[in-house]
Amino acid sequence: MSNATISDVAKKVGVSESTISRFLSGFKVRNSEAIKRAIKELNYRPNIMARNLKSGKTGMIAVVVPDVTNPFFASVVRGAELAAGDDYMIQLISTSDDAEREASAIKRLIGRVDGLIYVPSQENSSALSIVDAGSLPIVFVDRVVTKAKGFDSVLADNFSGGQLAVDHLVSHGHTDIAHIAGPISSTPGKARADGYQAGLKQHKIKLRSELLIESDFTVFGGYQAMMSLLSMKQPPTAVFVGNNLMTIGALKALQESEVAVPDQMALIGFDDHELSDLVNPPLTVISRDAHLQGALAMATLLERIRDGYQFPPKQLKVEVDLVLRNSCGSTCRHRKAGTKVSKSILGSSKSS
Amino acid sequence: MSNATISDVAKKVGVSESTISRFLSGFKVRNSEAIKRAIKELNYRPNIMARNLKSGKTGMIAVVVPDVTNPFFASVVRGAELAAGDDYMIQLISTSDDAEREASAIKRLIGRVDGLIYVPSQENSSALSIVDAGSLPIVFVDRVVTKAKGFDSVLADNFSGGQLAVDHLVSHGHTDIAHIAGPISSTPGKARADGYQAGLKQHKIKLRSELLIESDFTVFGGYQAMMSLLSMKQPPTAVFVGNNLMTIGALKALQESEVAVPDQMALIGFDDHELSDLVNPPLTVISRDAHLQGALAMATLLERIRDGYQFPPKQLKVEVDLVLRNSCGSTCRHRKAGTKVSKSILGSSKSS
DNA sequence: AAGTTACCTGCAATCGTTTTTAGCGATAAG
DNA sequence: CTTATCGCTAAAAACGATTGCAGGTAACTT
Repeated sequence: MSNATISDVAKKVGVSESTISRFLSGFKVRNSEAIKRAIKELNYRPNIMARNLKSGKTGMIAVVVPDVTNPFFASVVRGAELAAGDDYMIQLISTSDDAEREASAIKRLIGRVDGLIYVPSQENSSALSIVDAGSLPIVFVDRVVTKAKGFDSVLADNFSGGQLAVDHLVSHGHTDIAHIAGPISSTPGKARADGYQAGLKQHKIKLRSELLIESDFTVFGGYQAMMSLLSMKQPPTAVFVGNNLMTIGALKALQESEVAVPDQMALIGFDDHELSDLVNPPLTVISRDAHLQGALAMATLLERIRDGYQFPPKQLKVEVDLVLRNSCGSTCRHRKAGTKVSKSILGSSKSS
Repeated sequence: MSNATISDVAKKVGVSESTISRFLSGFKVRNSEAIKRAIKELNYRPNIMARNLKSGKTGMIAVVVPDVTNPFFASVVRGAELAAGDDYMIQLISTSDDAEREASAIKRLIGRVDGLIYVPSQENSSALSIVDAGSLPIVFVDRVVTKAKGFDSVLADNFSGGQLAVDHLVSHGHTDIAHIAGPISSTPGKARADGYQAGLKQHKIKLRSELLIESDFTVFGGYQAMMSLLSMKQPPTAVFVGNNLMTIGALKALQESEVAVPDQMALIGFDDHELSDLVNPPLTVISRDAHLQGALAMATLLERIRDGYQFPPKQLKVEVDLVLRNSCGSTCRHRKAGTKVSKSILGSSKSS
């Protein structure tokens, strides 16, 4: 049996459809008891699609990430979901870093969602031109499409992260410090590399350009980069790796080459993980609150949906932490950096 | 400016709306060139909500998991997404293991999606009664709601997993083997514990009941359980831990207590992870293909949506692997177990 | 009792499509 | 010359809700 409609309910009670509709929207009506009963008996549920058509809203927010399997992105999604509360539901898209797939996905999203939280896989994504018309409120997370001015974004303080990493390594006496960077064309890849260079300069260490390797944010990329560092005539004594996946790759390379960490090579990664203090050796990393980034993105998106573009675009940055463990040698001081942002938006988020 | 409608296009070309509609659905039409032009000029996009209302379909599949932040669930989601292809988009819900939240979420899903892939947080979930009416095709993954007969499900061969784990530990000479289990009320919790007991029996080892600890699939639960094992008068020499999160907790407990793995305590976990061979020591685990589970779920769901319930419910099981590393001592033989299932459903899934 | 107010109701239009029906002109067949 | 067929088209009826408008009833006011 197909579902009951509002008209069935109306007929059963003996009133007009509009009365039922008003009852449902909380207005006061005369036969509310009878209506309640009829609704229950017929197991009536308002047809959401009809409602959406009439209202022009979908109650959906799309979250587009390269890969939900990457713990960082998973946390962003989770944070966004929590911040959405009961007002919006999440439509998830993993683009697999495939630009074409990404563009077509975004195209299909228009009209299907009320807003978009977007971690573009490439900063020169053509996907955006489709949406550029302004039909869809968008908040960028972690990376921004360079062409796209006038959108909100929530980034991490990647620059400070890079500085902090170098700073920490220097404090352990290192001067030959390498950086396995993400694509310099990407927002975080560039910012972290810039921070790295600024950190070196701050300590009056001259950059050996062969120690700044541009990689691709993947496990294999990190592996390759570390391998090439190890094969140098004058290899570095410390490495700052630009994201979580490349750090895994780098560690695999080190392990395979039987290079002891931190004794023969100090290592500092980017982005923390529940397992980071269980790996061998426990990993010192620059970390940031991914949940928070997701939640902030959702919050500004909802604001944007509510108020439109009467306010200028926001550029939020979340702070970055140095979490000390053993992959750089014995521990020393603890520092924070970056703009402070309230975390009150998140509910309790049983991480597990 | 609001969006152009089909009627605007019709007016511009000088034909009726139905002609445009037919053109869009691929029928042969006289002025197709003019229509194409008009569509482009007006930047017309069919209104999806209107289409959905008319067709009674949404093009959405909901995937409900306890927490997308858990790598296993993230992979399930990813697998499902890949298997959906371009036909359906994914609506994601993380329930935070909160039964109430879960019930209300599922309620809100009805009418919003064409089908549901469901990893219930509790097997006695009341959420299901809402949907039991049969309004929504559902495929269970990893866990099944006990009351719910007649639904499709995709599980792992957890029983064999438990057996395999014990088998492996025994082959290393262990006889005092503990199991940190998930909730026995849960499908995988029970099946793995059963497999564990069967494994013991098979090797004629009598079960010391205090070595079978029921925990809750969380990091902290695993931590507590391991702590209590360590504090026994006659502690086990080996432990089989029932899921990924509890394994992390158990490892933390061992590390904190300075118990050497595998020398003082052998350990085997459930579910693999990219970092598993980088932790100290590299972790021997029972693993399964989470992507595959998700993909199979999506495939059977789509089938169900297409063909209805004319075919009896499927109960799929994916095989389980023993992946050998060092947390049980030096390596030995490698075995597989479980029903073989084709993996061809998945596209290439650049795991990263 | 008449006028005012307040409150609730039904009617009908609307949201933007798809789909059914009937029709139209041209060609082919009888 | 009539009729059937073909290929397309316009008009209108859905799909299931929301909402502006006008009207009707009851309750107050004076």
